[in-house]
Amino acid sequence: MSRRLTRRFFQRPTLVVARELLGARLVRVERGGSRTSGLIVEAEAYIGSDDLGCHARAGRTARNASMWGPPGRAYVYFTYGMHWCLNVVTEEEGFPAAVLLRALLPVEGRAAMRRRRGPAGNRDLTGGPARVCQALGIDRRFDGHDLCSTEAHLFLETGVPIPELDVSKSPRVGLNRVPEPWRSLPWRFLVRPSALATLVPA
DNA sequence: AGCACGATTAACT
DNA sequence: GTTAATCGTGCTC
Repeated sequence: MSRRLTRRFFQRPTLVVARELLGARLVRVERGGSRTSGLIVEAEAYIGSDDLGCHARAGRTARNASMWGPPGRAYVYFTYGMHWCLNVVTEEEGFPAAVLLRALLPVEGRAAMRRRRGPAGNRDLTGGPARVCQALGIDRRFDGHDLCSTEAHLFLETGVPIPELDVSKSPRVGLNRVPEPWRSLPWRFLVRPSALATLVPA
């Protein structure tokens, strides 16, 4: 059976959390109880004010305040004038760090995902951080949401363990104007495409 | 008050 | 491969 991921899970080094989130299940529960969920297959680490790729680089602001909060909460930000992206806050409270959830393998609620995704729903349901948020209906209301609360409507569960052989690492996406070494650090974690087929649920 | 830009996506050549 | 969409945010004046 699947278990909820606890605050202790997130209160660890961000690179460890990002790696171990691969294969975990992100769940959105609607009023009425219907579930939308998927297995995490891509995630990126953003670590501290010294990381020039991290939103925390310019210090604490209204927008990024959630990253300084307790681990296990959501940091949801708005970008490009139209997209929301979901992070899970990591490490100790007071240290700004988080894991960006970049892609899921849909498990429950595919119809609801397609509905929320609209006309483009048939193309790529949950590949990309903004698509993940659109498919699960995540927006600003979830910024600061405690993902570890028993009453949470958005949370994480154990899913399928991903062996090290099936994990690939690469530089983070979209940091085009970020200086080295930050731009090239291998802080993006992916489940290899060859392993995705074995994760497909019934 | 004004402005340049972004942890992206979809549509197009 | 290129580019428009679209606006909150943080910085400069």
